[in-house]
Amino acid sequence: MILTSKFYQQGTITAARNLLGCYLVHIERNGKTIGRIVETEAYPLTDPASHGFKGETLSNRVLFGPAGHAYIYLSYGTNFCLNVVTGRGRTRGAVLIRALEPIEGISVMQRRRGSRELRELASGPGKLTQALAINGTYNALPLGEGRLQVWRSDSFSSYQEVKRSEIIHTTRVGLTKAVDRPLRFYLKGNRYISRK
DNA sequence: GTACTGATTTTCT
DNA sequence: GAAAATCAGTACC
Repeated sequence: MILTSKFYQQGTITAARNLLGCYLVHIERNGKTIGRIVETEAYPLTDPASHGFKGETLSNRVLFGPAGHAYIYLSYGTNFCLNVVTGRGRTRGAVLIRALEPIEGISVMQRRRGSRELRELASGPGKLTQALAINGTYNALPLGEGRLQVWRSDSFSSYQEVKRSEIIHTTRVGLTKAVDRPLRFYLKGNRYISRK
């Protein structure tokens, strides 16, 4: 089943955990590219590292809109990063999708990434947007029945329920603020995470 | 295999 | 003018 706004309205940190094992699907002209989410990070609005921490501006306004929409920003002038707006009230924030295990459309991803190595296709927030061809024009797009979807489903042969004991939580990657908060989540032992 | 560095551009000060 | 939720390339072990 496709995740709906009900799912995204749960607290940001819980949503970051529960997105692990779900499938990110990009519907494209000639098919689909699909990856299984294996790494996420939570950015509650109340966190100094959140882009919305200092309040609403033109560039971050999606973070203050409905849960379940995509928030996309350009990192270091070179890489698009995909977030999902989550939570409500005091739990509002966004979840950064940091890494995918390639599932479908692998040859397309290989061409876009200029690599045949499966581990090089989507093992990082900038890599996965390149592999799935997601860019700034997707900012504010509602996830759901449209071009971008997230599934939690046994219709995928690789699907398995993620147990709490199989999730590692650590500090987030690459930050200069709030570096000590353990808000990064990834699947234990997975080959496709961005780093150990 | 790990460690370090430059690229690149948007955003806010 | 500086900072930034990254990546690819290079150097070295």
